[in-house]
Amino acid sequence: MDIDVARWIQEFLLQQPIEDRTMKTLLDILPYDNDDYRLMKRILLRSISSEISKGSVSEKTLETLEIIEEYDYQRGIVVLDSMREAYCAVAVHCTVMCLKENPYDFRNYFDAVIRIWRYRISDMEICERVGLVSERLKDTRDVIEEALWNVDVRNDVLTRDTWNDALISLKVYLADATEEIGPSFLEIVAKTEIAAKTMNGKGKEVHISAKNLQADQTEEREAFSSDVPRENFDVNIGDHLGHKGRDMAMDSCMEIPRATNHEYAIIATPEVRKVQEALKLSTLDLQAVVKDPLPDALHLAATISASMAREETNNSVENQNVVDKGACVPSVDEGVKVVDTDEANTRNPSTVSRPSLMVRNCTARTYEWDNDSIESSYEGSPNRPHLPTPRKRVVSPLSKQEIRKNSRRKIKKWSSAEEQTLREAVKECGRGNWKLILDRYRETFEERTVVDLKDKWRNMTR
DNA sequence: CTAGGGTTAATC
DNA sequence: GATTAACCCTAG
Repeated sequence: MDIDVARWIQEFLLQQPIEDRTMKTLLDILPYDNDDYRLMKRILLRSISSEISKGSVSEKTLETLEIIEEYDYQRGIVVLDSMREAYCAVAVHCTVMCLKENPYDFRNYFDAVIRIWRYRISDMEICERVGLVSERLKDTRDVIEEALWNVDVRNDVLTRDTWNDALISLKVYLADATEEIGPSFLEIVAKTEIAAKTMNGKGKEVHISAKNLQADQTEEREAFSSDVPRENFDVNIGDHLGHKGRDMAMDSCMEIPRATNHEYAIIATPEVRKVQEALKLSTLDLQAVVKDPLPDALHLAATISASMAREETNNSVENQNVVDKGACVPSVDEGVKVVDTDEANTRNPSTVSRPSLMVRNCTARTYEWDNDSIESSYEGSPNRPHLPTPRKRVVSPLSKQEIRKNSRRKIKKWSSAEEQTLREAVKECGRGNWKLILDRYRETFEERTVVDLKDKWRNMTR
């Protein structure tokens, strides 16, 4: 399949409310451009989104933000204020969490201060990677460190709802970042089609202004042809995508916010016609080789969504049971009182519209993402991204498999708090229910896997 | 997802 | 080098 067509599909999928494992499968079957920073950023943003939908704010989130900042730096994108705020809030939470877990034993807190504020953040300053280092972050560092020896400051820190602060900041950043990165190529195509149908009645050739694409979709345009003059860019996009691609983009467009005011125009050039042909062929190749999984995935999502809406309307009390069974994890959005609506729960299932691309689907079983990240999930196949290391701090470009071949996770000793929690958890949940234990005590077993829990128990009972 | 064997790295 | 804890791999 043509790498650009694959990328369009991947970008589109990343904005769909698709269950994470399904998402991984869908993305895995598509080829990948190793140098596609925009797509990588979309994956990382989705990773954060998935994390916060599970209520998880960890040092992994911190690292993801750093990676995004690296890529933004590479692309000359200025760090957003909301990103600095989010980074600061997450750093605070990751540190204070250790204090809250054990307010009378500062060892974990001290370790976290050293690890996060001395090594991670101070190292960024030393390396002159100051994109995320704000004055507020420096001031906060003083407070966090003062809490080590000043009881009043410590008590003040302990009263803060750092988890909620971090979640809200992350949500604000995600909204900003999503706006910055702009809609996917297929969304633009779909909007164009709709605009054309609205204006001309029958969807004749659409005129797209290169100005708009220059602003938001530079890389998409480059995908067509780097030889094409940027101001003379003419594509009959509908033809390139074929009916399936066009319909797909059309569907996605239904729920896309109409906020953007793009102007479109099309001008024909021989180069573009050549590319048109190439795209047609690659689309036909795709259709011949694989059954498009998207319609099924979307249909399934809609079915589950309708089913959930029915259930919740009929019996709101049962909702919690459903959550426990993992059929639908409640959105953290509600927990942090950020804009959300239960409209979907009350509407008639027969008229359920497709969920917004930007709103997390309650049917997405995000809790199943092991190792807590879409990022890690997406790394599993050999054709996953191999992005170059941008600056001093290494952002591993290797897939998980490759990482395992070459290295191991850094050994992290089990803290006494972790051991104690594990003992109590085994008493409570029973030996062998490692997944349940991990889910229940995710805060304590921050960077542990179910296998780690199992191995630790084995060691403790030897 | 879990269990169990294997490997690696830290410590003595 | 032996021991051990932490981590990895894989069959079922």
